[in-house]
Amino acid sequence: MNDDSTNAWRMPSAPRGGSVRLSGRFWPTLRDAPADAEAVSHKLMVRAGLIRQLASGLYSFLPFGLRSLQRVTAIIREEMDRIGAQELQLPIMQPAEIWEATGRYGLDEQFRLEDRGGRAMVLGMTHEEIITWHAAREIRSYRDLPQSWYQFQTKLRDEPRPKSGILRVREFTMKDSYSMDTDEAGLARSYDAHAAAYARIFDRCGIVWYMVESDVGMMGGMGAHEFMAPSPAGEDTIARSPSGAYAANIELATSIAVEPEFGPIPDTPQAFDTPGIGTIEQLSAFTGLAPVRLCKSVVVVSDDGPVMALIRGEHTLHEKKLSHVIGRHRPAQPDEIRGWFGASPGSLGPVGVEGVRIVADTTIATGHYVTGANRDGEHLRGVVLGRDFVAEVADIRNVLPGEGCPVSGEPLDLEPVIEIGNIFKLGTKYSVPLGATYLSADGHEQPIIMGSYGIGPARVLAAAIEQRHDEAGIIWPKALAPFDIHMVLVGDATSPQAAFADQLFDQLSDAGFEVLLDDRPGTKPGEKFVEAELLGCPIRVTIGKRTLPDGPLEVQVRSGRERHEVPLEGAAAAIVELWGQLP
RNA sequence: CGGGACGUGGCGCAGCCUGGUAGCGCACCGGCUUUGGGUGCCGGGGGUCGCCGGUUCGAAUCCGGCCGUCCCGACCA
Repeated sequence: MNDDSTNAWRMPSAPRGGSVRLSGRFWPTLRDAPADAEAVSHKLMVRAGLIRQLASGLYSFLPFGLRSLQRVTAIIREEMDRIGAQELQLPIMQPAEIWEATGRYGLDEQFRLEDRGGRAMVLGMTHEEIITWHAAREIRSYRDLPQSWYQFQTKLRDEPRPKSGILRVREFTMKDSYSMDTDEAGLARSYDAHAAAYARIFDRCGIVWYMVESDVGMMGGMGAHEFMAPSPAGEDTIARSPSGAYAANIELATSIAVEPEFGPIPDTPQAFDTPGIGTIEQLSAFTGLAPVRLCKSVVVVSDDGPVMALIRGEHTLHEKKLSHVIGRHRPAQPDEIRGWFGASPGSLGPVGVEGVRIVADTTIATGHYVTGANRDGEHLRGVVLGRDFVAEVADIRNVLPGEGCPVSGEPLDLEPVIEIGNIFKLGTKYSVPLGATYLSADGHEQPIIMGSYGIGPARVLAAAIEQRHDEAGIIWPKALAPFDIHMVLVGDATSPQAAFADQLFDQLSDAGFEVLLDDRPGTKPGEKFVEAELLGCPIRVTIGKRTLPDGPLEVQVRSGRERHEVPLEGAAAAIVELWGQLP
């Protein structure tokens, strides 16, 4: 991104918290992280006095943490406004009947309650229903479109398992926006505008991110992308080619799998004894064939009965991909399997199976494989799809690292990531059931074509910390730090250096910086330094007895902890310049 | 929902196995000391040992139930 707001420092247009003298302020830091904190961002945010936990998945933002959160939201707001979206605010508590209209009432994650009159209410986990309800009442004509509306609002989700501090919580603020267009071309424009805004937002936040293809689920297949920040703490995985030609959530990633040397195809499957062989590893060792030459038969139970899924030996079954083919399903129990196939799970195969749906991975469609014979201790070699059995063919395998990129052929990398944003082409999923229609130019009533777009500001902070920290603490990107400059005063309030620090504090503040001046009396210098590094503001300035009367002034850049010495004369200007040079 | 672990002062932990009336470090308060990398010394305050019940003369400790929190997996519009 060449946006000058990324690198050059300038007075932000959004209001910010201003400079602060630390003495008397509320900033509780911790020497040790709580024992139940696991993720780096969780530990550091608690230790650095940014957040505190109230209960599982419920966190309070403390003053300094709130400052960073407000910096993220200010950036998001600027970029949403820039693409012409309008901010509004929708209720958190909502009548259940609106959710009944879209079939989303009663989801496991939904918090439900009743008002005193016994009316069923929900706490909003997202706001598609509500925005569409309003659109249905206010949008009448194609002349009213397109629209993009957004808000920052609390979402409540009864997560089965909150975790990793602020990364997976039950209550959080989301920036959610919704686009309304007359047709798919308009949706594509709104979608692209959001994608571009998101790129600017995450660039300005100074984090590493990818835009990846994501699963549309049952949304109608109109397209969706996720914005992912690479981090070991991430809960999602993406497959990505090194050049960036292709990037997709593992849930829908495809690959060019290895093509093995099959050798001559036998005329007919040949049975052979495999006593005690029940796993791919054992079968590979026993036959001397690599796992790519073997076929795994995995049995699941769908709503319509048992299904046999076939994948190659080196792969694992991707249950989400399979569910796109057969719908909801669960793993079969061993005794169920013996009842249907007459053999144990380790000896199953597709040949001779009748009355059971068979889904084969695309890799199985070529070549011939070793499969189970549906008799314990016996396998078949030379099994060919189409000749020896019939099956539906679909991509149902997990992508493996190193497999070919479907676009460029490069070896794919698999990377854990934190989802920080997503964009969805909803189409008419909500506008039809809620009756959100407009009258077209030729007088026909048409459903509004919608998109929805989310960002989790707190996740952006956590991702930044996951990506940028060292053993001493956080290394904030310039745009997200609670303060730009952290001044450490060594000396008491009556010392000459205190007077000098006051003067510099005012100069830097007047120059547009947000400055934290650590003027706490009776706090040891070492403690101030340690806490400054824990908090991680981009620049630290130390004023002590060494500073006066002739300088130099010590300025430390948090990233890399390199020290600069600047003359007292024109110190503020020198710091402004140093700031401009920081990435 | 399945598996695992933990719950003792604000934070980190010991004590539990082998029951006898609670301890350490940090933090906090007072004093002296120190003043450029969590200073040193002295003296203090603070804990129904998650909750309920049981066993026992006596329970932080043993037994049962419940609650809470974290981790792995499942789930995730």
